[in-house]
Amino acid sequence: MPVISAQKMQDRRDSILAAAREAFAKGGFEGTSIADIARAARVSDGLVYRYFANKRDLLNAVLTEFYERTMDDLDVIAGRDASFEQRLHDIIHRHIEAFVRDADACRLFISEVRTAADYQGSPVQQLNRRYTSILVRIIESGIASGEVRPDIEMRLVRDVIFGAIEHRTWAAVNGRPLDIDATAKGLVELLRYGLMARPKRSGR
Amino acid sequence: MPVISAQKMQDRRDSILAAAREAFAKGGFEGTSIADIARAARVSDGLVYRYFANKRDLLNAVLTEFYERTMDDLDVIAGRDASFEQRLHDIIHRHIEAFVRDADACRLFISEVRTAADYQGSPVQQLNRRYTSILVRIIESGIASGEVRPDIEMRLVRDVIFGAIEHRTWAAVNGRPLDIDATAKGLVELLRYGLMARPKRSGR
Amino acid sequence: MPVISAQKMQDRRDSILAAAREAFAKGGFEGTSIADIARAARVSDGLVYRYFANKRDLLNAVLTEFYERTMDDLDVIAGRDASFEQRLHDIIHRHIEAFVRDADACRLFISEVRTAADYQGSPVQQLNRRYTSILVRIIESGIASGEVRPDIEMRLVRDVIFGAIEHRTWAAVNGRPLDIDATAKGLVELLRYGLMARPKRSGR
Amino acid sequence: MPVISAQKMQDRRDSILAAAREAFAKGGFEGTSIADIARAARVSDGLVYRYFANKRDLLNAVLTEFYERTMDDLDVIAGRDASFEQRLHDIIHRHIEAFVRDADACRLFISEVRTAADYQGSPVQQLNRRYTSILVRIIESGIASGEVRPDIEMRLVRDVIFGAIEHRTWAAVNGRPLDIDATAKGLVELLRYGLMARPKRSGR
DNA sequence: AATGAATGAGCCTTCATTCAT
DNA sequence: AATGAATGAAGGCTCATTCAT
Repeated sequence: MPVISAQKMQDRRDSILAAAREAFAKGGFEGTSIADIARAARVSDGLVYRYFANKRDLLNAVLTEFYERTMDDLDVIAGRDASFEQRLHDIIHRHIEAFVRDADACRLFISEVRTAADYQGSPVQQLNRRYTSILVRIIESGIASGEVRPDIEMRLVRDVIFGAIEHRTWAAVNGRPLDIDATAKGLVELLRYGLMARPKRSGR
Repeated sequence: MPVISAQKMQDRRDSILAAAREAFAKGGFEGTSIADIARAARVSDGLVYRYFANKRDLLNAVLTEFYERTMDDLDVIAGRDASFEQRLHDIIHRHIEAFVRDADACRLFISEVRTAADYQGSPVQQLNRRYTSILVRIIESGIASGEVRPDIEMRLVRDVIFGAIEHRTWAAVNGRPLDIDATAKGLVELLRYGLMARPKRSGR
Repeated sequence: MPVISAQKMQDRRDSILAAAREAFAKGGFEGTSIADIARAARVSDGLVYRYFANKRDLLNAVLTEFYERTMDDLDVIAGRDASFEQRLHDIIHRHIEAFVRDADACRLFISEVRTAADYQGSPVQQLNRRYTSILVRIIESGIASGEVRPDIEMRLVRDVIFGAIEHRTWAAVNGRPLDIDATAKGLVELLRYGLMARPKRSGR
Repeated sequence: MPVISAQKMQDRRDSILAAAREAFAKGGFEGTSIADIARAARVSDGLVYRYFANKRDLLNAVLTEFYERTMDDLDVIAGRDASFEQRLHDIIHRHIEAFVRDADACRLFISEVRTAADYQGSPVQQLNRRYTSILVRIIESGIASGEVRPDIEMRLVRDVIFGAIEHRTWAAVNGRPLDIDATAKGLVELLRYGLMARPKRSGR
């Protein structure tokens, strides 16, 4: 005989999580107090600790939720039966969308988590790795199908794409909106030649 | 009537700045106390406030110093009389070098400043803009010389390059060292075709 | 209309009391939370407050229960038809036993209650007084029978005996076990001459 | 060039220490907040931490100061050239005095420290051991001079004396004053026969 | 009757900043 | 000019107690 319904508990948790996401995004991890979050969630300070072990745990929950929410779509795209270039475009498009939609969580991840001393080997890094590995999978299948140069350096490509999107979106976050379609296309356009398999190359 | 010489004052300032750079880099902005910095600089807490208005100002000074130190070389490179591709390579190479050498300051910038609510329009953003504009200048001259597609989207290229380097270097910071030469070459290789001016393009 | 039987209520109360005794003994009063006790008693936090007014009240109940449990035996001993020395020995022996058996409650009493600002005049003090008065009664009967000096200072004797046992047992609590028989005998041996009625005393 | 004189710093430290002693004695360790102490010492909360590492450290300082203040006299007494009984009386007398004078510290020691889980092996226990060892030394010299039974159990005697004094004084703390002279004499009187070396003993 | 979610006061501790020395 | 003692405002977190369910 639970005192409140499971639904209500979930709602509470969600509202705290949402408040935390926004507050963290606005003020950073250190710059946000539990009191801030509690106030935004219209909840007492103490209650936050009934749902999350501590402030750090709350941050991790925010990021985990973000990754899980985003990852499903990406898996679908990667598995589609389409040309390499098409899938590359789609995944970039989807990734930008995610960044734009969840600009808060992205900013949070970039500024607070990846920086943390204990990021290496953390569960959040696992999620990030799984996230980026989807792109790697697409490139690998492009190599297999002969569409992509086999000597391409995978990690460089990964960093180019994610780094570019991060920078792009970042600027957009603080100002005029980003044209997702144009950006996705432009990025593919910029990279396709460099990725393409080609007969020979006259050294530079 | 300065009781200590201007030189001595400058030295004081420098040693505080250096201590701050290292301390911030190691512990982040919030994780570093003025007392930490003062101790490292072998100076009293109070004296820090004679040279810097407050903690935030000290952080800005650290980053300004970093930018200024790095910028000079870049200007030289951009002004060189060499092919577009050569200069693109050189500037990327130089930028990676800066990131690797001053990984601390870079990390600081990424995690603490760009995030700040007041980053937009801040002097630090001015510096960052000036920094990236050097790359833009090179591309523009490439367009002028016919080496680069005139319809290239400048900001996208900028974000691709800086974003990629940031990601690349970041990973390197926490692990195995980065091969600067290989990374610079790989990046140029990946982008050159996308940048190159070419007669026509068969739509995708 | 009691929805649960009186027996069941008593059981509930007892299990909470037992859980409290153990928890308090292990962690002290301040170091133990109601939640700890409730968990150990397999009961909800709120229910504790149906049986005890508050945390302090629960502590008092723990100590009251301890005193009542121990006191009966002592009354029996004090009433026995035996020599003064025999009864003195027996009551000391029994007291040490109680301390050893209920080391937890003793420690609790010593460290948490006697200290309390409101100890003077509290019900717990009444119990303690009744407890020690049993010893006083034995000594008085010793005086009456001529076995004990009539000018003995009662309270001093009381404090010597209880203080000694407390110290002895305390050390034993944190280390090697206490030899109850030897300690009881040793204590009687040490005190009997001082207590004994004797013809005269050559001033010191 | 210290900002304030060493004397003034010492005074500050002393006033915080004194405030802590009183506050702890009145309310116990857990029952006293740093804010309470700071207020009593007419000092800011933060300053307490400039003089003491943390709350526990402050408690230890209170007790250490008490022991050191008391110990010197005892050493002198133990070393005097007097009869065993005289020295026993003197040390008991002195010990009671200390308890009466520093009732606060004593109560504190009894209720908060000896109880602590980490008491065994702590510096405070060392002090306590040194304290009680003075009595042991006196007894040993009594044995050596033939004044005390050689088969006496040292630790029992120690616990009898200290336990008795503790109990005695405790009662006095919360009520009518204690007659130190009478108590010391009474205690010696009570124990002297049990301690005395004697030719033979008619078994009980 | 029983639960445990919710509250909110309170605690220890840190630290940017000020200012008497 | 330089020091570092002093301040006091937070902040993360715990927990006794209440009360809707």
